[in-house]
Amino acid sequence: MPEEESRKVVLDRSDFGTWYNDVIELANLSDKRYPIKGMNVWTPYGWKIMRLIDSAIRRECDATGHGEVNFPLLIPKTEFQKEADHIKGFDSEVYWVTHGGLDELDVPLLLRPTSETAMYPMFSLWVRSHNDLPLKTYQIVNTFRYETKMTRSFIRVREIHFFEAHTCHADAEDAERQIREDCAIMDRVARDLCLPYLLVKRPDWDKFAGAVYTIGVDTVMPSMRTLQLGSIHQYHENFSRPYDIKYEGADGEHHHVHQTTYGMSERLVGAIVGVHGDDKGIILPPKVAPIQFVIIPILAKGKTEMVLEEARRLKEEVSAMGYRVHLDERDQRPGSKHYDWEIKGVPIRIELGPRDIEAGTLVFARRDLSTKRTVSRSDLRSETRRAMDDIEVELSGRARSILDNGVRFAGSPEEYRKLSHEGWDGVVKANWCGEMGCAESMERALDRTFLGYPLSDSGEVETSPGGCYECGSPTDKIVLLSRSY
RNA sequence: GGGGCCGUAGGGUAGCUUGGACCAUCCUAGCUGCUUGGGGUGCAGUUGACCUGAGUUCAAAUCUCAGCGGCCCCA
Repeated sequence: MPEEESRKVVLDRSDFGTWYNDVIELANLSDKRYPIKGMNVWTPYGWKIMRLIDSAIRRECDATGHGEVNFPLLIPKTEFQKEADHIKGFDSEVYWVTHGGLDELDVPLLLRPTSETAMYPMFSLWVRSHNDLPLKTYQIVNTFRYETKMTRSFIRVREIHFFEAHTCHADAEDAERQIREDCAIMDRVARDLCLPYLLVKRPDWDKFAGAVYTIGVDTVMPSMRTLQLGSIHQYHENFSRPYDIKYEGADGEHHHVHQTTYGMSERLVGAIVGVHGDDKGIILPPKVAPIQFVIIPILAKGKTEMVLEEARRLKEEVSAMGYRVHLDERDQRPGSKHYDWEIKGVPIRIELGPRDIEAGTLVFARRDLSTKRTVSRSDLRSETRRAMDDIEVELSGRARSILDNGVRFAGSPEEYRKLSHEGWDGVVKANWCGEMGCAESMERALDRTFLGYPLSDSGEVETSPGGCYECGSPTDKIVLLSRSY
């Protein structure tokens, strides 16, 4: 029988939706059997990945002078209602707390869908003078949104593990500087996750409730649908006016602060799973892998203790180099363990058996390439570091080609039809004249929605002369349309 | 926003139309023991379920209603 047919677990990435659900269950990242829709249980392995991502975010925020805070989960209805657009945007998806014990509350409380309305009444107390600015804060907490659509682990959930940075600035210019800093933070975090992304300025009708503008950070999944990894919002004085956040300037006058926010969530885990995985399971970027090296001892009769002792020594050595390493001492066949750790995406498997001990070697198996290499025990230090670096390069490269292939320019319906005939089904880049009628026609014809205006690396809105996809009028506006999660 | 399908052990299935006992069944799951060990070792034994609530009935996995949950399609 061919080896493939004896495989016990069958994962098929060509059916991405099913693959995604299966692999999360098999790798044991999250248990979706909790009896509330969209509220899944983080298992130790999945939660560790999330925490490693959080650590990377914390590191960046702390390094850029943000202070970590922690605000209450409950928000009084009266505070929530102060910014009109904001309520409109979230009204249909908040959870309400209406009772305390048996008594109905005078003022209903809501579970934060995001924390603007919890934080800003306090900011108004905290900010008095220009010396208090900029005020840069962030928190990593859970938020709640009553999703009515179908939920999907990490991607669309009702209880969201959420990072949110909130800042206050003296003027628009300093707030703009903050937006650029946010983009730089995004870039460093994404690098650790080996995830390329697009910066996309959202169209006005799709910006965050209460924002002046919103920059979406989107990546492209293998299904060619986009997944939003983060958002960066410029508020100007939209919130500081209703929440009365003012400072006394050097000029002796009172001014409203300018504000920005920046958010990311557990979707980062969804992106890692989706973008890097293969038919054998998930593949974790080394920086966020709970286990970076797994050691599989090959136990032969009579040599069990000898091999185990050597394996434990090896574990100590790798651990002393600062890596997260696990020695799998379970009483199972080696092959069975190999499959296990492959599903869970451990970057490097080290096999150690009697033959290796005799020869002073180790076997390094790479999860991303499915290759094995015999390395000299004396080169352990350089080999481990090299393995980690090489895997990052490989994963980033692959993810980059998914993204590059997933975004194509179509100047006209004819050009789109050609792409479509080739079986391509990704993010369409096109010229648009700016007329709403054309936007609606384009969305209908392409069966995609406006993602927004792509930004260059320097943060400028991309332009390119051409004719509107729909009406042909000359324009230099460029837009992206996608199916998104 | 609208429509449809579905919920039986860790996972997968049968049974439901036409209510009934006796044994549900399979597995890549769990547990015991022995065996084995460089890609899912083999054998034996064993564990474990009818989503929740109300109703109809002598009797409910099966029929009715509601809730919760899951999936799909259309806008």
